[in-house]
Amino acid sequence: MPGGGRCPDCGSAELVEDSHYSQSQLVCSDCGCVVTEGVLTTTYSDEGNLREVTYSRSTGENEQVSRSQQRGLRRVRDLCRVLQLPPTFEDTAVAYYQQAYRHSGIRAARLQKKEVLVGCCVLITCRQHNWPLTMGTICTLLYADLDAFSGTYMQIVKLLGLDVPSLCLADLVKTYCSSFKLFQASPSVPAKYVEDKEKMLSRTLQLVELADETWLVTGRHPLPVITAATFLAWQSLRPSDRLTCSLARFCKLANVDLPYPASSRLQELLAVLLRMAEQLAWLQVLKLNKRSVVKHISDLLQHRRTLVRKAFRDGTAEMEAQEEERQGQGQGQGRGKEEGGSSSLDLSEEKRGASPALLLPPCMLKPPKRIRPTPSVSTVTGDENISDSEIEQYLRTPQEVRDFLKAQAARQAAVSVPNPP
Amino acid sequence: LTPVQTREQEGKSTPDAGDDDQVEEEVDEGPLLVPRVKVAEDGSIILDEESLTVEVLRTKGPCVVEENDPIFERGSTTTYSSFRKSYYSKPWSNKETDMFFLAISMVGTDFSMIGQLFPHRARIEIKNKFKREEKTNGWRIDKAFQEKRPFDFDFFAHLLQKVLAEEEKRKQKSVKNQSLKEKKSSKPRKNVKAK
Amino acid sequence: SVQPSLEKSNSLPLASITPMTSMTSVSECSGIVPQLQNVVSTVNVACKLDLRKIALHARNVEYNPKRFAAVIMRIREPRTTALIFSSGKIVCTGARSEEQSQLAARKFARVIQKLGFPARFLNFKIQNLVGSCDVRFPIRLEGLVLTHQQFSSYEPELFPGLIYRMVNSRVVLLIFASGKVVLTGAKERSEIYEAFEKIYPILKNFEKA
DNA sequence: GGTCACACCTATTTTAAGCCCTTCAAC
DNA sequence: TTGAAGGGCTTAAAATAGGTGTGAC
Repeated sequence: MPGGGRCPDCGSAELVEDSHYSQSQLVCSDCGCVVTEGVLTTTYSDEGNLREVTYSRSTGENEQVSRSQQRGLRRVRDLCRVLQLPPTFEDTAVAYYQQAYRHSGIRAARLQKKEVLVGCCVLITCRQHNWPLTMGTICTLLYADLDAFSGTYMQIVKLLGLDVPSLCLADLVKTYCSSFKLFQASPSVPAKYVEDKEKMLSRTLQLVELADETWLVTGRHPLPVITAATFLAWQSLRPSDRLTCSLARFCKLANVDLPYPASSRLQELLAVLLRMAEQLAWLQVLKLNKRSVVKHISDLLQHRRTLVRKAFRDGTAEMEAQEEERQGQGQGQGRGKEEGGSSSLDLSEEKRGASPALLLPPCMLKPPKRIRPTPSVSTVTGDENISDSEIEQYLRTPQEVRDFLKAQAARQAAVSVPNPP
Repeated sequence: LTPVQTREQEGKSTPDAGDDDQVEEEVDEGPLLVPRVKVAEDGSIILDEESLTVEVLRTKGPCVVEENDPIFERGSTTTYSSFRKSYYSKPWSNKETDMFFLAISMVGTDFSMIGQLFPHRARIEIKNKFKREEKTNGWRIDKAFQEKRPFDFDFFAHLLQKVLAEEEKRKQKSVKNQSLKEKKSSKPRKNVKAK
Repeated sequence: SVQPSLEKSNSLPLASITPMTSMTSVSECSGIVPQLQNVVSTVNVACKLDLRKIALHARNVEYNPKRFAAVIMRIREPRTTALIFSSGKIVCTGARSEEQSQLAARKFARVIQKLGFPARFLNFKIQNLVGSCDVRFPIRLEGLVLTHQQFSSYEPELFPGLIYRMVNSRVVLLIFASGKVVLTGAKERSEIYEAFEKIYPILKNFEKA
C-alpha cells in the first residue's frame, strides 16, 4: 500500500498531493481525508478541522467503522511506515486495533487512549516478531506520555489475552548500537574515537550478557543498560585514547540521548568487572580501580563465566545464614554487622581481598532500611469500648466552630481582594 | 502546531490554587506551557527527520535488509525517555516544617485549607508532607493535632512571610559567604535550627 | 469472623519464619507468613449525611466537593483514614488487621453519631487486604514470565516488578527480583496465605537463571 | 438531540524497586 | 563536573460517587 494506495476512509484511489502544509501530504480527493501526512502529525486539534472538511460519505456497504477508528487505523499504518517495519507487520497491528475496537470499553475510551492504542498495537506486533522497539520510541513518535501509554498497553494485553514476548536485549543492542554515530570520522568525531561497528556490537553484547548474569538487568529499563555497555565496549577497544572521555561526552558525540539510569548501570558494571579482575593473579597486583579496570575488559570478557563464578558466591545460602543469625539475636538490633554482606558492587578499593561477593541484585545488597513500626499487631478484637472523650477530641466546640467560620470568611475576603498595598 | 494537546491538569510550578468553592479564577485547565512548548519543538525536529526517512525509503525501494535478519539500519529512531510531568516539590526547611505543625494545630487535617496557608504549596504537597511526618515523626503530628490553637489566618500569613523571608536572606548570605569567604575559613556560625 | 485460623504470626519484624509445626501437609511449607500491610473495609451508617456540617464540626476532616465528593476523615488510633459519602457509605483504609479496620470504622461512625446523625453500623465488610513478605532469595523475573506467561506481566520498561494473576484466586502478586512479594486483592487473609504458598515453590524454581 | 452504557477524573490506603527530578555538597 | 540524598511518581487491589468524555442508537 505505501505511497500509491487507496484512501483508507472511502477506498478511493484518487489521491492527490497537497502541499499546503509544511510537509506535503497525500489527500483523498473524494472524501478529503489526509492519507499520508508527513507522518503522525495529526493531533486531536487537527482532527477537529478534519471532521469539518470531510463529511462521512457512506459507501453503502458495511462501514460501522467510526471516525475515530478509521483515524486510528490510518495512524497505525503511518506509524508502521515511519518505523520502516516489514509490510506484514502493518496488517497484524491493524488487526489488533480492530480487535480492540470490538470492545465497548475501548470505543468509549478517551481520545488520548485511542491515540496511544495505536502505539500499543504496533509495539505488540513488533514484540511478537522479535523486532526490537522500545516503548520510549513509540511514545516519542506519538508525543505520548509514557504513563498514558503504560495504562493502555497493560489494559489491551489483558483485554485481548495476548502473549507478548519480552523485548530482546540482544536484538536491541544491534539496532540501538548501530545508531551511535561513531563508525565514521566526522567533524564532531575525531579519528581516535571512530570505531569498527562489528567490534563494538560484539563487545557490547558480551557486556550486556555479563550485566544480565550479575543481576544488573532484571527489573531495570533495558536501554540504559545498553548505553552503559556500549560506552564501556567503546572505551575498552582503545583505552589509551578514550579513558578520559565521560559517558556524557560519549553520548553527545555519538549523538544519542544519555538515559538517566545509564550512569548507575555503568557504575554497577564497573564494580562487577573489578570483582572479576581480582580473580586474575596478574591483575591483582595492579591494584585496579574503576578507571583502570577498563583497560582489561578484553581479558576479563574472555574468561567471563569462570571469573563470574569465582568472583561471586551464591548469595542464597549466605542470606539465609544471615537471616537465621539475626533471628537468634532477637529483634532489638536494627544495626548489627551489616558489613558481612558488603556489597558486591561496592567500589571502595580497600574492601578487596575479602571473601567473594554475593551474587545478588543490587537492591538486595543495600543495607536494610526498614523501620518497622509494627510491633502492634496488637490484640484488637474490633469490639472494644469507645469512650466519648476519645471521640470528642475530633470535634470542634461551638466557640471553635464560630472562630473557624470567621477565619474562613476572612480568608475568602483576602483571596477575593488580592492585594491591598 | 501543538502536537500533544492533552490538558494536563497537574500543573506544578503554580500550585493548583483554585479549588474550594470560591477562588474561581484560572483554576484548572492550567495550560502548563513550559513542557508543552518543549515537546512541540523537540517533536517537530523528530518529525521532520522521520518524514525524510520515509521519503528516502520510498524512493530507494530496495532496502538493505540483511537477509533473514530483520535487523537493519533504521537510523536512530530508538529513543529512551518520553514526556512525563514534573512533580518536583521544594524541600521543606526546618522553620517551614514548624509552620506546618502550627497549621495542623490551627485547622486540623484539612490539607486544602492548610494549602491556602502556604501560598507556594499545592494541596498534594501538604498531603505528602503530612504522610511523611506521620511516618518519621508521628508523635509531632499527634502533639500538633491535640494542641488546638485558634485559627488566625492573618497571624499565620504574617508569620510565614517572616519565616520565609528570613530563610531567603540566610540562603543569599550563605551564597555570598561562599563566594567571598576563601580567606575567612573559620567562622563559628552554624545555625542548628533554633528551638 | 475474627479469629484467624492461622496464628497471627508474631510481632517480630524479622521473624516471618514460623517453626512449621506440621510438616505433614501435602506440599512443603514455605515457613514464611505474609504480613498484612493494609486493610480496606466498607460500612453503611444508613442515613443521609450533610457533609458540610461534618466538615465544619470535625477538625480531623477535609472536604472539597469540587475536588472529591466525600469527606476525608482521619483518626489516630488505629491510624486510619475514611472516605465518608453523603449516602452514608464509608470506606475505611489503612488498618493493619481486619479487627483494627472494624474498630476504626466503628470510631468513624461514632464521630458521625456525635455530630447528630442517626448513624447505624450496617454491612461492615472487608473489601481488600494487602500483604507482603520476603522469600529471601533473588528471582529471575525474565525466566518466570517465560514459563508462566499466561499469568504474568513483566514489563521492566514500565515497572520493575512482575505482576502475577493467580488462577482460581482473586489475589494478584507483585514479584520483585529481590525476592520481596506484595499480595493484594484478597477479602480474607487465608487467600493471601494460600496464594503465597502456591507461588513459593514456583519462585524457588527461578532463584537462578 | 436524548438516552444508554460505558470510561475515568478527582480521592483513600499500603507494600515493593526503579526512575527522574532538584538541591547541595565535595572536587 | 560529578555524585549523593531526598522526595514523589510508576504498578496491583478494593470500595465509595458525581461530573463528564465518548460513541451507538
